Amino acid sequence: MGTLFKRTHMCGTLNISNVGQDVVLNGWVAKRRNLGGLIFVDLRDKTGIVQVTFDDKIPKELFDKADSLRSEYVVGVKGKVLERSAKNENIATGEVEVFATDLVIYSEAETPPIYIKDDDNVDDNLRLKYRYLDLRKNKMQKNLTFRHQVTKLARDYFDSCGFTEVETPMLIKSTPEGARDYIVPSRVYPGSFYALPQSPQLFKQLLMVGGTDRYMQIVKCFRDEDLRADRQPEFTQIDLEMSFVDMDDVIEIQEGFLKKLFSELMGVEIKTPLPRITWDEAMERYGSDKPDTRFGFELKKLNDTVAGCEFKVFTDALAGGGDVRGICIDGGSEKFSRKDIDKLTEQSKSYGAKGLVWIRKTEDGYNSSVNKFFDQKQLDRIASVFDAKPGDLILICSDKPKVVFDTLGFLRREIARRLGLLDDKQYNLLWVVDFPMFEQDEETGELKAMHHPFTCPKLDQVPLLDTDPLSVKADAYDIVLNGVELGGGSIRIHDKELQAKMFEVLGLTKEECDEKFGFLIEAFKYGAPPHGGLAYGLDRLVMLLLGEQSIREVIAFPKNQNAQCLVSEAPAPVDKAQLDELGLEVE
RNA sequence: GGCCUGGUAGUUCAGUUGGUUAGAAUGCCAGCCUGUCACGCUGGAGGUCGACGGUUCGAGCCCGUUCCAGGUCGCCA
Repeated sequence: MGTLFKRTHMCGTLNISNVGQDVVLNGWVAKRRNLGGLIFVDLRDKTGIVQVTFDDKIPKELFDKADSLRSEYVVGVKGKVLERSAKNENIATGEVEVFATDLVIYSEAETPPIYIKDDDNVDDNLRLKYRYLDLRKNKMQKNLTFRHQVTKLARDYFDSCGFTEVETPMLIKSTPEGARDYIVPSRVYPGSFYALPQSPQLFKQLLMVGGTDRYMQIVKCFRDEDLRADRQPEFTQIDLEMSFVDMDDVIEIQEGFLKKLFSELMGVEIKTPLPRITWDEAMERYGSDKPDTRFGFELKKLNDTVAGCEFKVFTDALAGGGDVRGICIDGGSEKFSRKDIDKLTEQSKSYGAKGLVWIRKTEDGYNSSVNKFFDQKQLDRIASVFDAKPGDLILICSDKPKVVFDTLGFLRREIARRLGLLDDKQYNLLWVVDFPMFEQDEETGELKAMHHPFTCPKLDQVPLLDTDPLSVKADAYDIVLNGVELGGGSIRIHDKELQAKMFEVLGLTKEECDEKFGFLIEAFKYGAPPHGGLAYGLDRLVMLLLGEQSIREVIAFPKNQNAQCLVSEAPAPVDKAQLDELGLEVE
């Protein structure tokens, strides 16, 4: 006890050039292979694994100690690097081994409940409960290191562009628009609460009013909503805001960042300027505001083509203000059986679709689910919209526009996935611009801001705020990578009159505005620069670049699907005394 | 809250039409083994089949309820 072998090298870095050197290593026992008079120990640290060898020429006491080693013991080893007689091409250090001359056991370890292997397939809950073991995996350490490289590059790049990293508060006022807040009780003001920020939005705008000019922050944000593979209740943004800029300025700076990021960390040269597509076009062509452009199957509108047809499902949809749209899968007839289509139809129902119409173009005509309602000529017209060839499969959905877009947007992606068209080595970045300012709440019919209420509408469309607000587009933009929203932002309103107008259109009373955002409106009275910005979802960005399927793979201590931290067992009850002090009670 | 998938050894899984003592691999323990690297060989320990209830002579398997997990829709300005 108490002995510490001062480390000279990291395990994974040893190679043929170290041969002959005396080295000292510290790490975990990844594997022990005892051949009787010869013991091999794979020693692991964050850099990788190296083989340590003990033979019976060393003192018996030392050999016995080596024999007592078990998985995950923490040890120090002194020894000499030798070239191996039998090399292992599968590991980076496979040309060498360390012939041990001394060994210290820092910690023994119980048999771990999960394997420390990159390709294990263990239950997520176990991984999260024993996250400190999970993190020992080479892959997890690589992921954390890569994430560090991304944040370092971001800080360096934005620093070089004149940005200042500023910390904004974590205990702020609750503004329950949008996502649900995590709230924190105040001891000093019993019955009052802080909220944890969903984003530093208002504070970064205040920084612009405060003359910071260019702000960035790598910052935790909190949203008390249900989780997904790419959604955690606490997540990290690369948050940015700039003064005296328009949309092109913001985009240019970001493209510089993305170019550098892909070049230096992925070895991929991306062409800038990146493609831009309007929100309207994205919906029309891809049925999504975050289109994956790695494959085709673009949507086509069939409203005119099928107008006046005898198929009631279509005519009812059109009469109700809905759309009829479809996609065409090249050679899809062969690849998708009737059963496959039924399955796709079933999956489509969760997007609100009541059904799908399918049409197979054959050499001599059509085979379809609507043969009764359409004659050859009508089917020809539909097929010609898609330039369909024999062997192609057309899928059509009719409903409210949102349902049609959601369904077909899902189908394109799902079909591409099944056909293996999602090339994870291809990085299709694009900007989606000109988002609608508002959307209508399905249930209440009320307007709500699609982005947030500080987003600047297209200035030439401001008069429409009174007459046709749903048609108003905003100076808002998202950066999309392979069908995933990496980040989004907007030019903000800096004019207090326009901001007041925006709140009015959203149906907020003056009192509500003052209550919720009074400090921002107040600030705008004292000279606000034109400003705008953007925020990236860091977790998603890192996940995509690493090719991971879940952001949990790039977060050291993520929550499970029920928002629990399985390591610390949060959330948990607190003492009555703590509650009393806060003036709170729990039944 | 809805839908889908799953829950059997420490771990990953198999388990036929409901039928004797629930299996495999791996891990673990012991012994043997000097060039292994998924070391090998021999032996051994290890199970509330998520829980509760029901049907049955008999339930891992069928039925009901429920809990848990993952995915997804809603939700996420």
